[in-house]
Amino acid sequence: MDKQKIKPNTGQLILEAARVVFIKKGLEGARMQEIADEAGINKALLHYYFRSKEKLFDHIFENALADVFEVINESIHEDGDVFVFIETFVDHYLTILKKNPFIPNFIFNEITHHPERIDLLSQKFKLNIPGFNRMMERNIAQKKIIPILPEHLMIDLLGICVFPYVASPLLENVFFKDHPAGVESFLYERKQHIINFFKKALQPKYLWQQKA
Amino acid sequence: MDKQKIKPNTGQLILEAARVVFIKKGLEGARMQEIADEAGINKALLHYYFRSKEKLFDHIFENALADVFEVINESIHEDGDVFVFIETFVDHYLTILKKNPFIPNFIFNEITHHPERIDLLSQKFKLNIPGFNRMMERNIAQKKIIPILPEHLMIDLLGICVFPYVASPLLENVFFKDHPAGVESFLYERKQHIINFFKKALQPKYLWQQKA
DNA sequence: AATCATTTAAACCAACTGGTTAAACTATAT
DNA sequence: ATATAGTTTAACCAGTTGGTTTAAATGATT
Repeated sequence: MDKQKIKPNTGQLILEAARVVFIKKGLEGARMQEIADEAGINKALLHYYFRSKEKLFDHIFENALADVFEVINESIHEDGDVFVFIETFVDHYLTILKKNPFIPNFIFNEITHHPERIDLLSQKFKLNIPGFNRMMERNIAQKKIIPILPEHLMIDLLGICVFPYVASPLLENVFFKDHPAGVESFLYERKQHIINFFKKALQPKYLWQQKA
Repeated sequence: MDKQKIKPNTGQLILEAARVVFIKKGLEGARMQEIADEAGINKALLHYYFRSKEKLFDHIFENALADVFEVINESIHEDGDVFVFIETFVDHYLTILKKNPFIPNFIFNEITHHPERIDLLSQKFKLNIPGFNRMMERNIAQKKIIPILPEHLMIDLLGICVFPYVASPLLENVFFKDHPAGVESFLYERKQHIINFFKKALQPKYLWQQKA
């Protein structure tokens, strides 16, 4: 029943603590003692569960990357509609970002600091780029959207969704210094803004040529 | 004449070396010995010029932030046209990003790792947000573009320009793994894509209602 | 020649870090 | 009851790091 509350899985407890600390401070900035404190245990037990800092870090990092990749892949349907893709992508991606605002920064940072990992990781986790490309080709051929390189659209989407979170400490101070409450409503509105923005930018010309 | 080549300004030499190392490894990851090596001097001399790692880091970081802010502010003209703003902003910003691809990641990372600095920094460096807002209001009132929150546009622009560089190690492996040359042509095309993309997204409706 | 700032070399230091060890305690299950 | 896995405490270790020190060399200035 409530055994989990009385005696929580220590391994899981450590992973969650490590997640918090690694994401806040990065690999070099994090301290094993701090992770132990965050987990409410001591250093010896920490090493009893995870032999080294690197092993622990790998767990956290790979999980973080897998989560992001999963959300992206889930919204790709080879035979689907572009606008449906955009809506589900933005919806799901902003949802996971709201829950884990610092994950992208964490990933980008560790990957630029330790690019050696990339090759190994890109074997383990794969984005369904071929499927995405085929969806784009078909939708463009069907004149549902104007011609555009699939890479551009994907990167536009990622950039526009992710940026407010990657730069959030700066944004809050630069844009919403005088009205700190504004940042919440801003992020709330943002989903609809992004969807509208992309719809209008991708809208084929014949649509409004026909209408008039 | 050529005294500078024979005896370069050591302080400047150190700052450039520190820039390289700090941007590559971050504050915690960088080693004073590595900076000394990069500058071709020894550690004692390094501390002779800059008393501590923190002082040295502050120099680098504040300069990096100032450069970015300067580019943004230069493209803001309170009484200018939105589309001119977009074009000059994208042009200038992509140019400085091409020269210093890792600066944004560096800034975002250090600011999330050490948020205490922000207050001090935001006093020193200010974006001309009021001017930008007024430009937006006027252009919207003149129906040059559809209504849009200025914050959204600014963040859209920043995100779309910056993302390919912040995520570059990942992008190269995910999108351009099979054709590594593609990343260059992609970044080359990208400027025009971004400008077209924003023009179309912001285009007021009456423009194409009139045309037909 | 003599003063002064710059630069090197090498040893040194205190603090911190990841990681280990050993002894003892606790709870649970057999 | 006894074995077992989980957990604590606290001391310990070796390596690294930022930073200092001292003495000697190298210039440039005057």
